[in-house]
Amino acid sequence: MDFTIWQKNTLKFIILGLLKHNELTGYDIKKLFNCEIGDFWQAKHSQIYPELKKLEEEKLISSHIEISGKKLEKTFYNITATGLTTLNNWLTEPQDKIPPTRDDFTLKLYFIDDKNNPRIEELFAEERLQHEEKLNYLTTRMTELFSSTEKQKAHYGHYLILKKAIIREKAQLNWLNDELNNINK
Amino acid sequence: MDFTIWQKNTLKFIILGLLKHNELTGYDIKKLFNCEIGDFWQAKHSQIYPELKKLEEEKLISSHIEISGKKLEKTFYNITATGLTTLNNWLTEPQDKIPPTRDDFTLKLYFIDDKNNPRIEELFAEERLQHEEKLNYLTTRMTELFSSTEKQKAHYGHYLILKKAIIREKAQLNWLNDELNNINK
DNA sequence: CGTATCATGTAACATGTTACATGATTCC
DNA sequence: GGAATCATGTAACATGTTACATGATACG
Repeated sequence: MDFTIWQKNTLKFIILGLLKHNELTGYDIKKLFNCEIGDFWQAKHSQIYPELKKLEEEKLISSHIEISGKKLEKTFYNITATGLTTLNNWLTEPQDKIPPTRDDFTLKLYFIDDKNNPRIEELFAEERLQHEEKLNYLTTRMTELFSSTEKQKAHYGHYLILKKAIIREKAQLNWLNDELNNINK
Repeated sequence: MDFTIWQKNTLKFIILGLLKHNELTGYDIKKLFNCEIGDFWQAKHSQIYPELKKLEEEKLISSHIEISGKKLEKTFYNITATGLTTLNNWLTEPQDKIPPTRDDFTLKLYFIDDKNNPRIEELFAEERLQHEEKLNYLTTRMTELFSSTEKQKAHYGHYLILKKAIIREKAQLNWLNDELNNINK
């Protein structure tokens, strides 16, 4: 069964999507990957800045410079009409296949294989800690951003993906706890 | 909050892990990515064959050729003692951070954002179909491979990761169905 | 005999990470 | 004045994909 996928310059569409409502600097975009958007994609500044230049060459975004303080130049980017069309086309394209999870934990579990190897319990404990931290972060963000139904409606997609991530983390934690109990029996 | 991860030549350890119990050809390894191992990692043959050569140079694996039929040469690879040590060291290393999901669906949802955009319902329907297919495949594999508790114990890691994937797919499907109901209200 | 699959490889390209670089601003 | 963070960039490298290539074998 073939679950192969592939991403063709996804970063491009993420940038366009982020610029849909606000003008942003490269640094702003970089920082957004540290928030809950980092749950589904990540990129370093060394990839973002060149991509912004490329998008500007392609006329999908435009830029202007503002001076902050005495001489610090910030480059703000805006989406163009062409950029908006490109973004909307991508949004209506059929989806890619489900990508592989690429997580270390599953991989190691698969290769340890021996039920009595004490490393299994360690792995579970480490994994639980990480998911607890993440769930914690996600629920905090949820409270911060979407305390009212009005706020939920105003950024419905954002609300949905946060909710999705929270449900995923909870299911994951339940499973981890169940298996930890099984191991100790 | 920083959830940054990174994989340093994970394919290397996957190959070592797969060779732990059986000798395999590059083609065998390629095919394994089409099974449930493809749930957590994927690689094309164009990446596998060069990696095998590299691992042999590093003396982590060894190879011998067998003739199949009249002249088809198959190269079988075995893990060496050094390879086994390398694999075991990796298994006891602390885990990487949780990687981003990198799925198209979440990304598009985030950028559509408008609750009334009919594309949201389409996206959910497409996504549901994909997860149904995947769950179907995973449960079939589970029945094929782990019908008895003896079989579960014999390949406990494999059993665990299949179970994990099934639980994940079920949770995901529940959420998708719930949200589809919300949309239709 | 034709088609699917087995089996292996390389080259060009795209994507993503690490490290190297530099300088400004804010806040204590 | 020192540290953290703001702000932007490039170069070298690692990883992963697509396309190009070739030939054998199994099965109908």
